[in-house]
Amino acid sequence: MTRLCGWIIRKAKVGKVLIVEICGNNTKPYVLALKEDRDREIYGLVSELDVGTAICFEGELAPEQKSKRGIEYIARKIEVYAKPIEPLPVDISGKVPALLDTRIKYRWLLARNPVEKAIFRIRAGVLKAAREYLEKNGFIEVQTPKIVAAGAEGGATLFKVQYFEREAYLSQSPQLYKQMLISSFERVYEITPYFRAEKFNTTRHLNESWGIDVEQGFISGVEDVLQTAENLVAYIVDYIRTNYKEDLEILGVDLPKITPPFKRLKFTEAVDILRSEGVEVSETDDLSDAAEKKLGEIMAEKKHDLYFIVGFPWSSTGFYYMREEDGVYTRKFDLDYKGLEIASGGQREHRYEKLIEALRDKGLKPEDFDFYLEAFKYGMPPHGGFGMGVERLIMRMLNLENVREAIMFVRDRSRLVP
RNA sequence: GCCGCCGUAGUAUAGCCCGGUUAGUAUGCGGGCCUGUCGAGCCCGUGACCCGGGUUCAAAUCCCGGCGGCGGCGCCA
Repeated sequence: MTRLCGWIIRKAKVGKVLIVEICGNNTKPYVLALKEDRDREIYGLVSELDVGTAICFEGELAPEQKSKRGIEYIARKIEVYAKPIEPLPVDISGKVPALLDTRIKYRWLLARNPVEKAIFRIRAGVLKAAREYLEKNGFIEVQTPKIVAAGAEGGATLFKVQYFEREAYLSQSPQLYKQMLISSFERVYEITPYFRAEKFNTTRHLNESWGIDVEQGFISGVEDVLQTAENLVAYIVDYIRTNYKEDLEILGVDLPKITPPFKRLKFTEAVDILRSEGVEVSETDDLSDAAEKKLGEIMAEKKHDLYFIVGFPWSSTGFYYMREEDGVYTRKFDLDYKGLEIASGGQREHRYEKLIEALRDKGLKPEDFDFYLEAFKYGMPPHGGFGMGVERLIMRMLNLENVREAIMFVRDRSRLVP
């Protein structure tokens, strides 16, 4: 006898049989096939219940498994916990499509549907796999502040918050903090939200998103970081492939195995490739989204779903990336998955004097970064790392059309509730 | 910040261009039928034109404003 709980997601009466599907945390629903003469009491009770009712039942696996959608049980006892006050505002069974806006509004409810739930089960699996891989490889999980004094990384626009009598910001990236920790930990990682105040309105941006942020010290070059990034992604994909087969099946996703090493494409090569395809690209700026997308198509033809773009020009990066001797290129890289940037990182400048120089070259005031620079005075080893966008990774793994589908509660240009 | 598209029952849509019947369909919901359905099926019922103003004999339809949504560019991960 097991006790199983969930919500009625579907009820069908066919002839003398009442078929009820109940879905809890599981992928496949529990199915009860009730007959009036056989299960009189339970049949009477359940036939009065609406879709949406929260119930538990005690029972055992049915000897006959006729359902194509779920696992059949013989129920001995039913406990009713809550009935819906009104019919559900969205179709949980997946029969009637809802617009993205409606789906986002009722995501927490829609997740009763195994298809919708699969995305979030897999999301949990992605983070679990990431932790597992990183722990196995000697990374220690850390937490850095989300309320910060300055943006530091430049670029992205920040959300202001009132911090008592001072002005503060929501952290756009743990970048500088995790680097500081390389003065006392060999390897760290953090699973963290990123807050970005840009007013974007695209299928691939969120104002609150999550990242897997990694930083490792004592590296011999950027190659060490590239390997961590590609092995991490490969581990995650493999983990999902083996542990979430049913969820992938329900989503209709064919997630191919990924084998490192990924192609390393030099930034200059990417520029050449794009130009030979007639795409206008600058040699000194980061690639535009359109160029990245086009490059993704070109790489897909060569069977590269995932590839690094390495050696970005100094003119396009943050001050903290290590510059090559030529002073023009850096050890910054992007990791692209089917034409979408899912991670970005590189080797950092760990030499104090060079960092001061870099700040000045970028037109920044070294004194504004005192708290950060301090960390580079007392034996900072060569190090590097990256930040990987969780929603973007999931979006690409599951072929979701909009990044908003990869997160339960969306924070974007117009959404602050739920 | 710029540009484009869209707002019709709980949900998803047709009708809008070219103003004029009872605003159609699917699904949901209520009811009936049905040999365990797999987005079951059949029958009956229920329920909607985002808000404000304007044009007109007449506005879901045309015009203006507002609010809301979707997407692209810029910027950004």
